[in-house]
Parts: sequence; C-alpha cells; structure tokens
Amino acid sequence: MITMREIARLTHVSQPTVSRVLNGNPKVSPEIRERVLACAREHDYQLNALAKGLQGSRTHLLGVLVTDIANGFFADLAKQIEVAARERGYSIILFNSDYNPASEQEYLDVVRRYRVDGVVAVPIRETSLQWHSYVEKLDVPVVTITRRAPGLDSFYVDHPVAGSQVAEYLVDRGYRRFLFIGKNYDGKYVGFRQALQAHGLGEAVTNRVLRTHDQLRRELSDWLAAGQERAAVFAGNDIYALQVLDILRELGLSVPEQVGVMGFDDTFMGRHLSPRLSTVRQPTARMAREAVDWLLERMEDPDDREPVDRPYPAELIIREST
Amino acid sequence: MITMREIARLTHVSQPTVSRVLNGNPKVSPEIRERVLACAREHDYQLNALAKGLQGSRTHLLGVLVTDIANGFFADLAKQIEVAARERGYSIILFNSDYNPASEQEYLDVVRRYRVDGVVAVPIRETSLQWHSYVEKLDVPVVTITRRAPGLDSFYVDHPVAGSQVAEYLVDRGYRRFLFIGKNYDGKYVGFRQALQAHGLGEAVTNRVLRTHDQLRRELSDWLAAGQERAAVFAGNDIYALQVLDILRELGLSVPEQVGVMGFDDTFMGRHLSPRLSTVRQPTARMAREAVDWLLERMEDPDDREPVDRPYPAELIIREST
DNA sequence: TCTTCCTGTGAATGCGTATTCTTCTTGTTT
DNA sequence: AAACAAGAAGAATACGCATTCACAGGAAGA
Repeated sequence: MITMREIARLTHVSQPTVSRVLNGNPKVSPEIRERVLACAREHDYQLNALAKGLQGSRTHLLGVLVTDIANGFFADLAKQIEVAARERGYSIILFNSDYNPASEQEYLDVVRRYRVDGVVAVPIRETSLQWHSYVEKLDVPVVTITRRAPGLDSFYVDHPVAGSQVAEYLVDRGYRRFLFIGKNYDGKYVGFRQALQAHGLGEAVTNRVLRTHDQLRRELSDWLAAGQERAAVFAGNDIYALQVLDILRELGLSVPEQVGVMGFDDTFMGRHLSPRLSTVRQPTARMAREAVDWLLERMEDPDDREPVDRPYPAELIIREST
Repeated sequence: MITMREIARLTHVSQPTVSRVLNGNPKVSPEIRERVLACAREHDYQLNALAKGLQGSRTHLLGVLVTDIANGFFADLAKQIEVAARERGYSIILFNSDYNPASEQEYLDVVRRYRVDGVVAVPIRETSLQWHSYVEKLDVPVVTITRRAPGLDSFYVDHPVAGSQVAEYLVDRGYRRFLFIGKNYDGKYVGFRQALQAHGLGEAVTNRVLRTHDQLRRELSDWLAAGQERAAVFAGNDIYALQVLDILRELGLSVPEQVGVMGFDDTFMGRHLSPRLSTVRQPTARMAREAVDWLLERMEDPDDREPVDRPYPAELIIREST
C-alpha cells in the first residue's frame, strides 16, 4: 500500500507537498500538482485513515450499538444509520449487545479504543445507571435512538405515549380485556396500562413475557378462558405479534373477530400477514438521519448545548388484525 | 484519554516499561508491574487502537459487506459474523451495498483506508469481473460468504444444487408447472430449471422478477390461468414467498391445495406464517464461524494456500405450503 | 578483585499524516 | 537598483504505540 512519502519520492517533491496536493491546498504549483495526482492515481493511493485519525481529531468512524441486529426493526434502523453516516463520509463500527449489559459496556471500551468520533446507540434499558455513568465518563458524544435516555441526546418515539395511543384505539374499538406481551418495564406497557386505568380498565390488563411458543400458547389460552369480554393482545413488537397470530390460529380463534392483535414497529412482514397486522410505525428514517446529523454537530462544539430530547410521533397503522 | 506516556510519567517509569507491563512482558519487576497496573486501572486506560494499528500489522478490524442488511437473512448473517469476530477480538466495520455495484467498489476503498485486516463479503453477483479484479489488487484477504466467487475463498450454499433439490422435491410432490420469482441469473433458478429439464419439464418453468405487489399479482394470476396442471411457485427468498402467499390469498387460492409455495432462507417468520412456509435452510451460523476462522488463518500466511471452495448443504424445510 | 552473564530499564526510532515554521525564489514597488 | 511582499516548497515535529538497542547494576564464577 503506497504512502505519501513514497509518492513524494517518486515525484521528487516533499511529503508535505503531496499532502497539500491531495488535500486541495491551493499553495502548490500546477505542474507539481499534476505530477503528484498522476502518480497517486497510477498507484491507486488510499489515505491511511489510521494515521490521519491518530494525528488529527477525527477518525470518521461512528459506533452503532443495537440490541439485536437480527430483529428486522433494528436491522432497518442500522441500515438507515449507515446510509446517513456514509452520506456524510463516515463509516460504521457495528455492535450487537444482544440485550446483554456486559456486552454493552464492553462495546463502549471498543468505542474508546478506536477513538470513534461518536456513537448512536439503542441502550438496553432506558435508564441503566451503570450505562449512564459510564457514558458520562466517556469523552465521546453519544446519542440515543429509539430509546429515551435522560441526560443524553435522545431521538425516540415516546413509548408510553405510543402505548397509550394503542390503548385509546383499542378501547375505542370496543375491546375490554388486554394482554401485553413483553417486559413489564417496557414503556409501551407502562403507558398502555395507565391509559387503560384512566378508562377504569386497570384490572383488565395483564402482562406476559414471551419465553417459548408452547408456553405462550398455554398462557394465552388460559388468559382467554379467564374472561368473557372482548379481548385484544398488544405485542411488544411485530415478531411477537406474528407468534401470537400463529397461536390464535392453532387455538382456532379468528382475528380480529374473537381476538384483536396489535403489533409494534411496522415491520415489512406485517403488511402481508394474514390477517394483515395492525401495528405502530416509527419514523425510523427520519430519526436515524436527524440523530446522525445532530451527532455530527455535537462533535463540532462538544458540550455547550443542552442535551436534546426529541420525541417523534408514533403512527397507528390500522389493518385487519384489530 | 490517558496515554502510556502519561502513565509512565505518573508512575515514574519509562513509556516502554508501561508497554511491557500492559502486554504481559515478563521482563519487569513485580513492584513496578503493580504500580503501573494500578495507575492504568485508576485512570481507566484504553489502548489507542489507531496507534497500534498504525505501527503494527494488525488493526483487529474486519470488514463486512452485505447486499441488504434490512433483509432478515443477511441481518442474521451479519449477526453471526459479528459474534464470531468478537469472540476472536475483532470488531466489525459494516457496509451495505444495497445491490449497487458502485457502492460495493466504494466500500473496498474504505476497507483499504482503514487498513482492515480482512473482509467477509456477500458480493452482489457471484462473478462480477470488476469486483474480482479489484479484489485481486487489494492486498487484503477477502472471503466470500453465501456466494461462490471463483478464485476467492468461498463459503456458500451451492445455489444451483439447492435449486435442483427444490425441483426434485416439487416434482416428487406432483407439481408440474413452476414459476420462479427472482433474477434469472440467480443460481437457484439455473439449477432449478436444469433439474426440471432433466425431468422433461423444461417448458413448464417460467421466471418473473418481483417489482411491485400489484404487478406480481397480475403476473401470478395470468400465469395461473395459463395452465391446468398442478402449479408451484418457488420464491428466491422468504420475503418474496410472503408476498406470494399474500397474493394467492387475495386471489382466493388455497395453499398448498391449489398452488404450492416454496421459500428460501428459512427466515424466522416462515415458521409462523399461515400456512407455515416450506423453505430452504442454509447453515448460516456454521458458515459465518468457519468463514471468519478461515479468514483469520488466511491472514497469518498470506497466500500460500489455494483458495478454498467450501460448499455447504442446503436443507429442505418442509412445512405446510407445499 | 576482575570478568562474564543476566535482568530490568531507558533512549531512540518508525509507522503515515497534517501542521507549523523556515527557507528560497520570484515578482512588485518605490 | 534596492527593498520588500508574496508565493512555493522543504524541514521539523507531534500523534500513541511497539520495538530494538544500549546501558546500568547485580549476581555468579574465576
């Protein structure tokens, strides 16, 4: 791999001159400029980004931390981030926390080792104390996407709000018993339950964590047997919803006639399921773009501004399953 | 961010000594070792990977190039690669070619700029001439995963073979007319057609590229109307299959009774569709692991060995859609 | 007491860039 | 013609690390 010094030697100029040419510095005579450029082209010169990063203050690397890249929603999110970053001349170091806090922390060390310019992250929990204190010590700007992290720049759909939107909609549609599939600390569940309580339906909502398919079937069928009123299942994401639909089919129940099902994330898949899945859409592309933009600005002037808190509206996508 | 020199200053030793301690070099007295380690811990020292990469021969960065990370199959693949790499102390620079050859090429420049140690790639086409010649000039080892690239280390499921497996199975199940959804240069289609020709069914197979949902519906319904024999659709991937199932439902056709549908990739989703999707599974995790392993070995001794060509068996997953 | 051999430590150096500081050349002004 | 401004290119340096080499001091052997 050819270096500037090599080019300098070949073209009988000094290395700084080569640097000037390659960086478009005007203070260099046209003949030399041509000579150097020709040589660089001929040998297919590529800047050593490591050296540049070591010397200067920018590595042009962005860290991207997601909980599970295999989940279609985060895969799409990662893609949008990658695109936005690339457009601005940045490359992406990807990391998967797999919902494991230890991995998450480990990644922050990687981030520091590579002197990444900034990080856009989906933290596992919105308010993890260790995470937060660790990020504080980091001298790297971190923006949070899809999750709200107090004290950090956050670009997110407000989960409690989205959850309450879902609740309002389902109540409006006549549902009176509700099952939420997901972690009980999930903001969606929190908002969902609160909104239902406001309707005097606080007793009518239950929560289950998804473990295995069989277990979910048992729980679902028990739950359905335990009441008479119109029932709806609110799944923490479309993948859960897919499994719920499957189980209801196994149980011989028709959706939405006997049970309503609501997903979350508006994965592509939902559009083509049977029945087509009602779900909640997040403006991923916008969030990704604006998060990256902000991150780059944040890098300019370190920490003079207040952390930004930017919630995005969730959009209810009503299809056939409710 | 604290450096070795800083630690040296604080502990009253020389910088090389700090380096020795941190690298476990035995030639350093226990007292000094302790002193230095304590100081490093206290200040939460992190190696500057850029400097190390610049001076040494390893950056501990791996490039990962996929065609579309938003596709569940590649998302899962990327995840496996990331896990395998991390276990071996490598981090991942991710890139999305989005089926755009220009992007693909552009990425190879990024790879060179960051002096990545190796690349695991899903090339857009198995035999792209520019790609191949470009990779040759690269002095970075590249392994190809999921696609076979002659002359490069390849870890893949042989698409033509898999296509013929599908053909054999479908013929065996009594299907006599076939529609393949995907690019006609897709190896799956090539093998599929060949196997059918061997059964004297060469005339019975057609190919359509998926553009829009509506267009596919028209084409599908036309195609179905054009013949009487038992028909099956072979979709190039599970996402296509999902859309096909949807369309057939719209057309009021029952699967598998009236039309068979075969997917490809064994995406998680397929397990829970209605009907559950018959598909083809690739041993992604194994491929990813072995590709990364090989890549690391390849990095040891540059190019003394022959390029490895490692096909993996495809596994037919038969569920309800055929 | 004087070599010889370790062993632990520091000094010096290189990796590829960008920047700052100098030097040298050319052209302009009075 | 002399003085000076400006422009072009080279020399030196720093960034953080690893590595090589040389040197000091001590222990062991003669």
